[in-house]
This record gives sequence, C-alpha cells and structure tokens, in this order.
Amino acid sequence: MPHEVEQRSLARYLEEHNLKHTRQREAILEVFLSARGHITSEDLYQQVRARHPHIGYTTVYRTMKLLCEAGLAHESNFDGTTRYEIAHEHHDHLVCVRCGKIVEFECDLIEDAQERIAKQYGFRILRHRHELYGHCPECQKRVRTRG
Amino acid sequence: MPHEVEQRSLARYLEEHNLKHTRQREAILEVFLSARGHITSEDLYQQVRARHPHIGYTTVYRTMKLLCEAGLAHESNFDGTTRYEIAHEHHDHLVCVRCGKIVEFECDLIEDAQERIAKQYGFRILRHRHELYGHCPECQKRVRTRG
DNA sequence: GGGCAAAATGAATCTGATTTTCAGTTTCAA
DNA sequence: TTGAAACTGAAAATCAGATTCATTTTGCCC
Repeated sequence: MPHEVEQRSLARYLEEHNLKHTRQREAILEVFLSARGHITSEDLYQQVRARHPHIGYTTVYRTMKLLCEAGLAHESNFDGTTRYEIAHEHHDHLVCVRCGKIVEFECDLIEDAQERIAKQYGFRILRHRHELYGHCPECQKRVRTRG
Repeated sequence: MPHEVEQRSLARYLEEHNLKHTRQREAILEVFLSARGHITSEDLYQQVRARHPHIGYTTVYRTMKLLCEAGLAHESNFDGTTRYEIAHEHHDHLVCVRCGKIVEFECDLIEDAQERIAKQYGFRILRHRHELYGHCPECQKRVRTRG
C-alpha cells in the first residue's frame, strides 16, 4: 500500500469518530496523495474516476471535507474555487496571476508580526491566510518579450 | 453633492474610457460611499433600492465592478460572498469568525517581509491578501462565560 | 454466518451568488 | 437632431457547492 502512514491515520480518525472505513474513502485518499499540488475537487474527481469509475462526485467532495477534518488535507481558495493540498507544515502562497503557478513560502517574521497585531486588537487567532499575487519569473520574461 | 471628489473621479474615469455618465451610476456611488464598512452587493442593492426603486440588481452589481476598476472601491471575500469597501490606504483584515466583525490593520514590517519573499522567488507582486481569523475580545468573553 | 442499525453512497436536485442575454432606453458627439 | 455606442434591468443561464433520499455497505451483535 503506497501511503500506509496516511491510510492508517485515516483509519484511526474513522474509528475514533464512529465512521466507517470504506473502499471509496481509501481509494480517494490514495488518489489524492498521488496527485500533485493544489487540486480542485472536480479535478480530483476526474482522476478518481479514471481508476474507479463507480465512485461519484458527491463522495469525492464529501471525502475531501472528511480528510480536512482528519487533518490529512488542507483547503485553500485562490480564485473562487476550493482547492485541496496535502497537509504538511504551515505555509503561505505566492500565486502567479498569469500562469496560475502556486509557490509555497514560510516566514517566521510575519508569523510573529501577526501575533503582535492580534494581541494589539485583543483577537485570539485561529488561522490565517496570506497570499501574494503577481507574476512569476517565467511570465515576467514572456510579458517583456511580447510587449 | 455630498461626495464631490469621488463623483468627479468617477466622471473622469468614465470619460477616459468612453463610458457613459448615468444617473444610476451616480446614485449607486453615492449610496455606496454613505454606507459603512464591508458591504455585499446584495446589501448595497437593498440600500440603493430604498432610495431609487427603479434601479435593478444587475446595475448595482455591474456598477460595483466598475467602481473597482475605477479605483474607488475594493473587493474582498472573507466568507464566500464578495464584499466592497471604500478604497483608501492599503490595509489587511482581522475577521472574527463568531460575530463577523472586521477590523483593519496595517503593518509595514509585514509589507517589507513580503517584498523580500517576492524577490527571493523572483516574483513581481501586484497585490496581496492577508487575513487573520479568530475571536474578537467580546466573543472571547462570551465563549468563556457560556462554557 | 445471518441480522440489523448506523453510516455511506451517488444520482438527482437544490441553493445562492454571480454572470450573461437581450430587447428596449439613454447618453453624447457630430 | 440624430444615430451609434453604451447602458439598463428583468429574466434566464451558469457554476461551485451543498443537500436529499432511496439504496447499499459496514461493523457489530448474537
């Protein structure tokens, strides 16, 4: 089984919450983990369908919610449609508005500054989103040569 | 005319782009500028309708897009529905996930850090979004006393 | 190795925000 | 004044996301 650790992690979550372990959930997790980058539930559905034609969109959709709750996936939303990425260390995103490329970054300095700001306003922060939109190096070149 | 500067700014934008100056656009800008905070196009439509029953939702919707292009309004999206705010100095947002309160903040330190990160990855930044989600002071109290 | 309740599935439907269509109206430059 | 271009607004289309519900599976009991 290619992603044993995650499969076990899902199994534990299901057990702890009296949810059922189904072929569909296992299959969807498997395909999700094999997919690269920030994927929409629609795209993921297409990939799942290629290997498991019997699995419906609704199940993919609901399973991704489940994987988020289980801490195996993260939801993000750049352009109005929800995307999922494999959960790992916290990070933020650089998004190229021309080609759609998404690069992850981390910055402790910013994290600290956020804490200070939250304290200043008396907020208790649960999560945040921080996205920088612009042109990636390749697209800058392309823009220049084209005009 | 209550918001002469903005009305003139809109007029200039329309002229420069060969667009037409209509009562509707003037009226919508006026109501928008008088409204407080981060308003949805639906809310704005309700307010516009109170004073100008003949103006339709579509026109409000389209005019807000226009005002954004003209630099008089800014679009933001916290909870899946688009909100508009009056354009002014750049700032980011603290959002209370319980009561929906939105507080604006600015932080030069973070702006600088963003620049550094962009340079590191070769990106040219056009805009960004930075939102901190959590509980405002009032809601923290309420949560504590209730359980 | 049934029997069964709870949970899951998936096709279809609903929702709610946004966007487009299109016929009729208004603006504005000549 | 006139006509082309732009605008308006009711209605319809779109689109992602969420829900419904009849049917099937799973996990657990005996």
